[in-house]
Amino acid sequence: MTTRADIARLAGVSESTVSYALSGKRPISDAVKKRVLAAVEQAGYKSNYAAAALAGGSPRMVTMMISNLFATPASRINGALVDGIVDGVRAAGFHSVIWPVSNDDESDVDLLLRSNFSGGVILMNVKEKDERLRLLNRAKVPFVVLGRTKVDFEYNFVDRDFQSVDKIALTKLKDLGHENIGIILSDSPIPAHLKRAAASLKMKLELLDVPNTLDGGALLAVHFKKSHPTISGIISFLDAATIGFVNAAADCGLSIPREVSIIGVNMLESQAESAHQAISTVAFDAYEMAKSCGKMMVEAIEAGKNSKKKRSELWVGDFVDRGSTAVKN
Amino acid sequence: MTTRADIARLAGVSESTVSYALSGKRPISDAVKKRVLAAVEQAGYKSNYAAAALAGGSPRMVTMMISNLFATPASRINGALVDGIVDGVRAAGFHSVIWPVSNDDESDVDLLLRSNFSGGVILMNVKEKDERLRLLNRAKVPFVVLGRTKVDFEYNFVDRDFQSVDKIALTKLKDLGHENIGIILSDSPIPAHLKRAAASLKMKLELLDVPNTLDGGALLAVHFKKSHPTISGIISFLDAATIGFVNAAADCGLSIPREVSIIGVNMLESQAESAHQAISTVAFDAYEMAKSCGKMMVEAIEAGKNSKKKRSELWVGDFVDRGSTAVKN
DNA sequence: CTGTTAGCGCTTTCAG
DNA sequence: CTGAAAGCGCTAACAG
Repeated sequence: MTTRADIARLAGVSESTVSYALSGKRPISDAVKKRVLAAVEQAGYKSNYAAAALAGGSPRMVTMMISNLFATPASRINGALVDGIVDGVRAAGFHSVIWPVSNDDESDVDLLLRSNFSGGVILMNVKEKDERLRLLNRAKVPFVVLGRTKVDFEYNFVDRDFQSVDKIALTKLKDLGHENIGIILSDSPIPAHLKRAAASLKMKLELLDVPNTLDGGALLAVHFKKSHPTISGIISFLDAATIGFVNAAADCGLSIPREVSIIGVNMLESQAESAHQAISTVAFDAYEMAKSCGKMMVEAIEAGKNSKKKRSELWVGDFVDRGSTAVKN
Repeated sequence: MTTRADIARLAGVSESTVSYALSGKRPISDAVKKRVLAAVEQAGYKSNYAAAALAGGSPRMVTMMISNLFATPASRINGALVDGIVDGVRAAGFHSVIWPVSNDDESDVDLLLRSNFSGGVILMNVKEKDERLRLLNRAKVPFVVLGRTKVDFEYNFVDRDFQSVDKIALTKLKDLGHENIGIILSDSPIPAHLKRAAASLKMKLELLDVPNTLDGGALLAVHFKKSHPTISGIISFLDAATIGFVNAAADCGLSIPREVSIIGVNMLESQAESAHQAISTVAFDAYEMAKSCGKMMVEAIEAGKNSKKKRSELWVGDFVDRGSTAVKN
């Protein structure tokens, strides 16, 4: 095991100079720095993470907790999100790992907190009611949620601004002349803010409640023209169902987008793109959002106990037309 | 931050006693242990991972590197494997995390090694030619591969014993009276060891080369009776294609398993089970295998530089008949 | 710009 | 069975 003492000897400088040459936390002459780096290279020196963490106060490491990491074949973890976090966090000289959670019961969080090797945790895919938030908060570990959920205290988060996104979609359809809009959703009512927006735009919304599966969407397509003759625009919150709908449409004598224009508001850009050219989206850059989340995490760690103030960040997307929204005349 | 010094004071014992009471590495009277644990509870004490790692030699932590972690929608990471490793490693008092790798280029490994916060690494989903192995080996970080690949040095690994598995399947079919066997594979020839086994059992093998998709399998079913009239047993190395085949069989006037018995050798038990009752398997317990891999990892870390001897472990499965292999008469 | 030094919190001898 | 004390390798004052 080579330590920074060995490097110091090799380079003929003091130990702290080695540290500073490596961290850049104080000015070092180029000559010395070069000698140090050469010595590091020659000795194959690797910094000891544990020692740095111990001396430095808090470990320079963030942990991602992704719920349902391995649930069912196509787990919904998104590579872009993880990549973004990794990069955002790395930019600050931190590392990031994924904490493997099978069942997201409390013992997983508990173990993480008890082990205490992580400077902060990023919670992803939070559910409506997520006990982990409460635990994290009580343990006073810095944490950021990528997404949001309902709890009775303030916390750091980064999330899409769904309300604005929805409104953009609605407004776009209005501009194109559509007034009767179908809302593809699964097992839930039309969001209040959408209703409000529709009212003020004098548009009519109709709930299209289908299971979020290819078949669910396909089934909707079959009877669509008969059961919803007036609908000419659709805002969809579902990915699979929408793709199923679009795929089946032609066979059902339904022309997209000539007869119906669809805007997806809850799918990733890449998903819509690869899935079907007929789905426009209010796109946003998941990678960039996650990266910003990583940065926020590091800030929260470095702020430490000093500032208690919580931060939050909302991301709005831009409308992306793939030539698949038709004017209603 | 409460430290073990606080606990010592609270419990009225020395610092080392607290450590030993917690680790159990030396006998402590019940009375003292109780006092210590009570103090820990009361103060909400959490051990400092970094300090423990620093003082204890190597960090009690293993890192999983899963290549293609986020490749394409249905990433092939298997929950059972990760769960098994986590549990196997945890049993030894170690923790485990997943190192997020997007593109498995060298920089990912390099970063991991340079950061040096992990006592050992488990490589999963290794590819035919995997540079990471070489890097790990050169860096002298203890590592275990879950799977195998080709390199010019010895290393620790845990893997299925495919040859034995294949032979079990073949022998089973022989016992049932089948002599003409189809081998479902994608884009590759029949393995040599299978050919040899078949020869010694006086069985005939025929390659059924199809893409590993539901459609691929279905297509095979369509012409099956005409193009392969003599085949009465099948050994399949593919999952999706086999399921497609079985699903389509009835419609094609092919009765499974009355006319053809199928044994899957490359699918997880759960997969075959949920997919179709008509597929028998040579089953193996992925979870247990991975757990054993986790244990091996910890052993390797603890062995440290002492013993250089490599270990390896091969797992064989058992034949599982779901009442779906028919005797050929 | 560079060197000295006091810890960070824990594990582990070495002494009872 | 329990205590005292010496580090693990690094960071961050404090002193030039």
